[in-house]
Amino acid sequence: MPLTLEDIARLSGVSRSTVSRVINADMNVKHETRQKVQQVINNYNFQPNLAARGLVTGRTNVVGVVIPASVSLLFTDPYFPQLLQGISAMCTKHDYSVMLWLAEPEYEQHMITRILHNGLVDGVVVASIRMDDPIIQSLKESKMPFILIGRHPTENVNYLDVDNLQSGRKATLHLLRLGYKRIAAIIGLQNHVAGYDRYQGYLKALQETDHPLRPELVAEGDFTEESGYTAMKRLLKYRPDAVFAASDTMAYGAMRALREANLEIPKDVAVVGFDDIPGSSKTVPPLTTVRQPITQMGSKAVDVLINIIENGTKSTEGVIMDTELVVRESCGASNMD
Amino acid sequence: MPLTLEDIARLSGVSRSTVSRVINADMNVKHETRQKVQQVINNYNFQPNLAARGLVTGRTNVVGVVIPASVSLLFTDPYFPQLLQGISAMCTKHDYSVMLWLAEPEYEQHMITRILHNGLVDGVVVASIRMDDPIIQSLKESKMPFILIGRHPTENVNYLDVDNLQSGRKATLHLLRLGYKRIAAIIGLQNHVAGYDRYQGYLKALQETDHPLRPELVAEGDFTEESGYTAMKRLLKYRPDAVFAASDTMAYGAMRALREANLEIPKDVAVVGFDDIPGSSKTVPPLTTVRQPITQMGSKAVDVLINIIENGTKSTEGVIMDTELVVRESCGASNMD
DNA sequence: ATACGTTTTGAGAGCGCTCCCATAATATTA
DNA sequence: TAATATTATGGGAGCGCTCTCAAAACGTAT
Repeated sequence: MPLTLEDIARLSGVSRSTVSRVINADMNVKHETRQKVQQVINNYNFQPNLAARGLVTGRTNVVGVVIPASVSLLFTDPYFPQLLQGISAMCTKHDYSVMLWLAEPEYEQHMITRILHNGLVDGVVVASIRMDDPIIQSLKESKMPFILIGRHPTENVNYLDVDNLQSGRKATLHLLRLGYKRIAAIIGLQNHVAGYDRYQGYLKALQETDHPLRPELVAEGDFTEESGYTAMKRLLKYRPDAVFAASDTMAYGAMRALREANLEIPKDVAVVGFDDIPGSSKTVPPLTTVRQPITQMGSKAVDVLINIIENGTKSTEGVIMDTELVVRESCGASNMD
Repeated sequence: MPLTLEDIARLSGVSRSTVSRVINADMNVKHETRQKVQQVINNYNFQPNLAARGLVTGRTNVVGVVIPASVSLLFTDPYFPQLLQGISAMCTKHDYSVMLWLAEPEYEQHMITRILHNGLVDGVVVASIRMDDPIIQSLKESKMPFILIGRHPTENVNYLDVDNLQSGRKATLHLLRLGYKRIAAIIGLQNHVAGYDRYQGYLKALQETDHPLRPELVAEGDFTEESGYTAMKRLLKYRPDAVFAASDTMAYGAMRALREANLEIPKDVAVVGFDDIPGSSKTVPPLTTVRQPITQMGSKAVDVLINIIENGTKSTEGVIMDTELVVRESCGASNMD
């Protein structure tokens, strides 16, 4: 039903090859011919069949985005939508399309195999994986270009991340400088690099300032609001005067627990989060947090990936993006540098 | 680099055709032969090239998902991620992949043309569009199977929706029965069908119970938290004793405004929302709201779409899914039917 | 007018698969 | 055993495109 190159060729009185040249902006076409052909293409709203093109070029102009299922629970976290927005925008800009896979754990391996071998995508962006995720190995073994969002401890892997350790340290130091003494931490999953690194940053800050680590002031969550709430409840009996949460969503949960315990933020307990998702400027009180350039990370990842795909660029290895401590009211300091 | 049918054929001592039969589960293959071939396929992790297959079959096993840009601001609303999750799950189940387009307004028309003509997808799910969105027309003119999430006033369009009018009515009646007299409404964008219908439901409830419509108690938002906040501020001076918000996100904004005005929920002002997004059971107080089966809607939409694609099923027209009034504390009634 | 370079165009092959049809192998019946 | 029906397999064409290579058209200098 749809038109083919051959149809357009007939309609404009040239050969299939010439039409192909026009479509692919080949310069060896007489200006006049090009115009004539382009006219017909426009008239008929012609679009070349990408499957056919892909078959011969071996390229599809499609980027795969894999969000492992372990995380898709977290889909309630605005982090992923924002990331997706950045990814999508940059793809559109480069004339690529986005193929999305929310990998359910049971199907994950099977899905990966398919993605890698069925020629549907030119490259893959993998978001926020566990350290031990088998997908990395599969990806490395295949020749598929890929980039991870979130650093990975393996060698020879392209990734893009923020410096979670420094950022966690920065947030904790901020609380320390404000004079808080019993700073609790609601840490993220420790098999996630981000969760791990942020915790390390917390530890480093304590150590640098000669504060002892009090294990009872550390509770692990899984990045959900609920887990932040539960963690805070647990921490409460050890009377922290501040808490650093490894994600804004968990910070929200912590604030809820504090409110329920009739503790005032920041007077009784100060709170600092991580991410700066859209809601965080509107919590009561507004949340002090570490801002990650989430959307930009999505865009940048695609940028790097497409560069690898098109120019065969090797090992960008790690790209680290800057974070910023956004000081609002929940930490009890209306201004700091 | 990747293997082809021909390779597998050689490796297992049969012809290309037979391998194809094995892969496509054609029953005319001797059991023994099938096993032999399957073995080789498994060994080499072979996946047939989908572009090549698509070229000949005319089908890609890919479903497009279009989320118009006007809405992608709303991507901070968990509605879309949830929807996407439902869509993705059902696609995986049917062995389809998902191609995601977050349509930026400038590119929208251009993007649509491409989607429709370049043979990348077999069908399209369009989420939450404006009534006057030109995409509908383009879609109807093409032969591409598609389904809208959210009813559309046009004829001959497949869609899937909840009964927003009845649901809005139900929510408003609930407040009415609890004895509230000055029920305000924070309504959604009126060029969105959902926003429009929910408002009509509110109006109907008032009318049925012989309550006058007080125009000053109605304020329009755009489904964002911020707009709910602003709307509530505006409404406050007319002293409502309850408010029906056309989305939970706007209800959150309204609650924030109420809190700032030192009004107690539900004692001073009761609040009812719409959507029942994950956070709504954890607001303070927990939000009474109309639950939409968001994830299921995504799944169902894909189900219907694939049915159209594969069986050429005509006009399902509208599929309406049930909503449920979830009574929590923000309306001042801990129990109602 | 002839020869040469340069730009512009067309024809053919082939990407990896499915599908149709013909042939080969096997089973069934006379 | 021959004839027929049935099942299993192979070969060829072709999906719509790109890419290489050869031919045509044009320009310019001899």
